[in-house]
Amino acid sequence: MKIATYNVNGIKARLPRLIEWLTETQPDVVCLQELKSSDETLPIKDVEAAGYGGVWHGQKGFNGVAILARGAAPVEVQRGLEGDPEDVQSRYIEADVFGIRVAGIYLPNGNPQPGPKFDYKLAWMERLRKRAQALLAEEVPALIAGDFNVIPNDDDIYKPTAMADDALMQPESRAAYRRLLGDGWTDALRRRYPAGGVWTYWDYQAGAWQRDAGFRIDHLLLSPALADRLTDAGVDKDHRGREKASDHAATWIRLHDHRD
DNA sequence: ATGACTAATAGCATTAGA
Repeated sequence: MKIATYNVNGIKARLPRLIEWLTETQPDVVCLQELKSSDETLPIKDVEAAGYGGVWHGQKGFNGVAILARGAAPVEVQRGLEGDPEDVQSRYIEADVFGIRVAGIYLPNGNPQPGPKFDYKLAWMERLRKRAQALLAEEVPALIAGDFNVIPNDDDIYKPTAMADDALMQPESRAAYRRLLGDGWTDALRRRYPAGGVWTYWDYQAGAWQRDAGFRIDHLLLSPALADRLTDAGVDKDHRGREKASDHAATWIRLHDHRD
């Protein structure tokens, strides 16, 4: 079974590329981020026509997450994180599909830092950690996948000094990410490529793609039961180089499963 | 240095992204 996370940077602008990627790579489960579309204008029928059921949590203009499943309908468990009743941003959705609890996240960017956006990011990470701890306590096979907006280590970026002052690699952001892992989650790409050097994002600006000036911020975290089933992981770089691509590439894992 | 790119919204520029 193949499970992927893909920040599409606007699902309406990306629709041909998204359908193309779904058709070519046939992932079984997909977490999407940055839909940038209200629920009313989401192209759900186009995705269904490509063979995918889904649960959707849109928002006009910004944010927005979804979980898709090939030939199946994910069963929604929760949307949004507890801990801040004022928070209306569409950044979290959780569903059961193929016997796995899937949490799709779009973690706040947090720039500029310091400031209220960075405070929101760190608070959001603690809210996520509480939910993640509850998932582990349930002992269901679980996965948290999405755009974490955290560069975990210096070898997860082409040049650490380039982003030294950015919210994505502040010590507080990294510490919060490490606390998640410390609770018992496995960073699948890190396990597959322990030496780092794997990128999932390349800025549109300054020829970052052509220079391979990227970094890794899209992650799939596995509960212990799923970590035992991990057989491979990677990044669909090819699609990042195509016309009208997202600035992120889809990032995926394979799990040992009857769907293999 | 707050730019370079891109998407969305409501335009004839701004916000947000990372």
